[in-house]
Amino acid sequence: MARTAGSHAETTGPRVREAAQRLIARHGYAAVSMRQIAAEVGVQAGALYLYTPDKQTLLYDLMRLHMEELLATVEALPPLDDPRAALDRFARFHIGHHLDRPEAVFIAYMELRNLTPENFAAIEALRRRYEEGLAAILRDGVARGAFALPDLRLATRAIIAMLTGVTHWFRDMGPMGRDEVAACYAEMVLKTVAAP
Amino acid sequence: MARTAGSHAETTGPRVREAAQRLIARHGYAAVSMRQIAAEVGVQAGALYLYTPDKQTLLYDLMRLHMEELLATVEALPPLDDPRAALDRFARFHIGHHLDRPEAVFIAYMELRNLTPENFAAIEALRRRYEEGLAAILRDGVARGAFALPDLRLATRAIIAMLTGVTHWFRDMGPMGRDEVAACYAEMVLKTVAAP
DNA sequence: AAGGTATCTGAACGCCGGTTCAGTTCAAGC
DNA sequence: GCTTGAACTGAACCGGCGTTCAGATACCTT
Repeated sequence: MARTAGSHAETTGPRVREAAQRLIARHGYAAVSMRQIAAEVGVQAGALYLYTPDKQTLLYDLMRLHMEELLATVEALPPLDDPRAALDRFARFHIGHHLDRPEAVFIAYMELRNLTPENFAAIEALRRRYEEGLAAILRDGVARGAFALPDLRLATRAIIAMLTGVTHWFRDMGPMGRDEVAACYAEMVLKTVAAP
Repeated sequence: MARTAGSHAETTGPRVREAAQRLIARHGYAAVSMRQIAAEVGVQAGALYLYTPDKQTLLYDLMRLHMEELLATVEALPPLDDPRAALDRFARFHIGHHLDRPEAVFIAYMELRNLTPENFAAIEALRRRYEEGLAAILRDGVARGAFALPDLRLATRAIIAMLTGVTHWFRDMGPMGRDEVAACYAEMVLKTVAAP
């Protein structure tokens, strides 16, 4: 056998990435084989190499696309003058965006160590750029007296860790809805950095 | 060749666990082979099976021992009446304890999905018991008017996520010392749940 | 000194890993 | 309808995987 009926690169390519994302999020990069990904797509393992040069690049592309989408979305938001409003929106955006993409988020936070040093550096740079967006909000808030915090860098990381933590336990069908959860987190974040 | 000079179960056993902890923390459970662990100990792969029935149990034991030590330590702390003092101490304890054991902490948070369902349930139960310790502090603080928070369970998880996040970036030799970092976090945590 | 046991080696087992490639089939353009 | 190239198969390559076990050696007891 060879080429199968109804096969197209435009559909198979994305399906490879989707299958890889689903499997890697569930079992981890090292525990997932190219043959498993291929089986999920309904294809032999060799065919995957029409869509990725190797397994490592497949992982890297998943993480890069996720980070690029995250940055593009957050940087497209219209600026807000009030620091409190900006922080509130950031918290709600972060939670909403992450809850919409649990698999990509999981991979982005768990598979960093499986990247080659060069790929790691590239992802890390994107991550820092996102972090800097929050840091700018906090810095502005401190300068204008709305916020008070012991250390800017530390507060930035603490808030992101707190917000991202929601993806570890949130499940639809739970007692709280997404917006309700986001509102609670936004309230706590604002208190965390509020000026006395 | 066979038994090597100076070999003792009391020294090799712990060395196996230490090597496994170091390697798994660095590369991940699925990416580390029994032969790599054996090489780190200075032994052939077969010898590991004198100290663990299989690779899965080796991982499980690492996580169980870590959680048991964490629980034993936190539950041995003398009670504090003031909710604010209790929360402050919890935050500092959590950060200090976790910064002392970066490898065990990393494994405990990253390798949950590589546990068998039974082992996962056991670890999850220990984790919930730890979480409940913090929840009790918050609940008491709310009842006595010291704290105000939108949702107890959510606040508990948010605080633990925030505090544990420190292990992802903290490095000795950085600009801040451990106690300084712990103090900053404690201050932020207290503000997060403070009554208005 | 001798015997017994604890400790480890080294080789083997069967299986699965990522990756390559010659060959086969489908689909689209002329 | 024919040709051409894109899409895929199936088998192979070489290496590593977790695990087992018979045999060899070191240590401890007496």
